[in-house]
Amino acid sequence: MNGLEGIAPEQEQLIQKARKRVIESIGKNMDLYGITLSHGLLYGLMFFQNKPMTLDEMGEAMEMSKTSMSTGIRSLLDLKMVNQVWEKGSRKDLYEVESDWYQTLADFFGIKWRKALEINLQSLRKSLVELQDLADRFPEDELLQTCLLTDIDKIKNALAYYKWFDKLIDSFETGEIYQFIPKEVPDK
Amino acid sequence: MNGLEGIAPEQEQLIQKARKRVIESIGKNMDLYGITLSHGLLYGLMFFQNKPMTLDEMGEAMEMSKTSMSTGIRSLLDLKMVNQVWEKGSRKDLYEVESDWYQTLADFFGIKWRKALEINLQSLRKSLVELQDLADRFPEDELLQTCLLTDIDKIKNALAYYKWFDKLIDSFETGEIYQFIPKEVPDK
DNA sequence: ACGTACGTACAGTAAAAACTTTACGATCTT
DNA sequence: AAGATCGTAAAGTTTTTACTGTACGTACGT
Repeated sequence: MNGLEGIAPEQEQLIQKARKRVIESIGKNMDLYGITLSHGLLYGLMFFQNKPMTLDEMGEAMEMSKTSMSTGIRSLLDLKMVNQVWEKGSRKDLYEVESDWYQTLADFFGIKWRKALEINLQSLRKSLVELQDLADRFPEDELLQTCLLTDIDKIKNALAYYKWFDKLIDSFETGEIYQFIPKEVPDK
Repeated sequence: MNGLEGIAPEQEQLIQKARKRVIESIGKNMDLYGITLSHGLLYGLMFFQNKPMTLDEMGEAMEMSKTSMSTGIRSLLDLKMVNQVWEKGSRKDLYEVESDWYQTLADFFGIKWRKALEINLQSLRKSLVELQDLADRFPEDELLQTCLLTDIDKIKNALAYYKWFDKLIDSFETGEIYQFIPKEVPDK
């Protein structure tokens, strides 16, 4: 079940070859999203599938265990790169790739980068308060003040950067970024 | 040598604690850049250092082998997150963090994401040509045409997305993005 | 209610990555 | 030129990650 049923074997092979090139290319580069190669290939496989897939179908196509498919799908779901869909009459879970890649990118930043950003912000703020506190307690200690100032300065710079970064991610989520760089229209 | 020489031990400890919190937070989240935890911690360490560091100093501070520092620095150099600096009279290599985080982010996209983008583009274009070629050779085969069209459509959509993404990265490298989202000014 | 099918938790294993030790070539000092 | 110092390549070890097979809880069909 690859959506090519009924095609002459010779032609099907050509299509498969063309697909495989894209699948492997995309799959390999998905490490940028923190996705392993095999899960990236799974994504690539599903990308060319025109129907939602079940875990069993994936396992057969990937020649891997169903368990692996389960974990792979889960990490793809976490990033909203695939969606679960429902079809009446099917007991099995069905999944398909999110076809809107702009949305996928926005989700990725919203999920992963925003979380990292918030964790870092929290640490930076807490440490900033502590250092400022220490500075306030020994206003006459020149050496201490100098040392503290450089640390505080770095933290403030980092905070400013993260504030900017936060706004950038916002623009992805709201879609304002597309006013700055409009979505491209596909050929023909 | 942590830039805190001469500070009262009690106060130094407080500063170290504040630094450590930030270092660990940043270090952990550097996996988004494809940097391992220990190399991320190395980056964090260097972030608070006010002087360029040698591999030996890093090894001592991190309690790790010099070889590890060497490889860590290399991956940070690849992403331009640290810079090599020269001081006359020193035989040892010296490194310091790139303090401009906006630049660091732009470099990251320019180096990693752009490369992935180009690889994918190449695969997509090649497969597109092959599929269009196949379509041209059997214009009367309805079933084949339908199948090919869906694949070709997907590829064209992907190409459009990557075209947009390319422009986005451009805007980081040229700095135009800051016209859309201005850099933030640090407090005080 | 019982049997069956499904997804996943869990434990074990195989593969990969991270880290250290050792060794070596290059460069500088004397 | 000999000796010392530096960075890293290479090999070996340890730790982590990826994957599989089994087992279990849940839900559905009869």
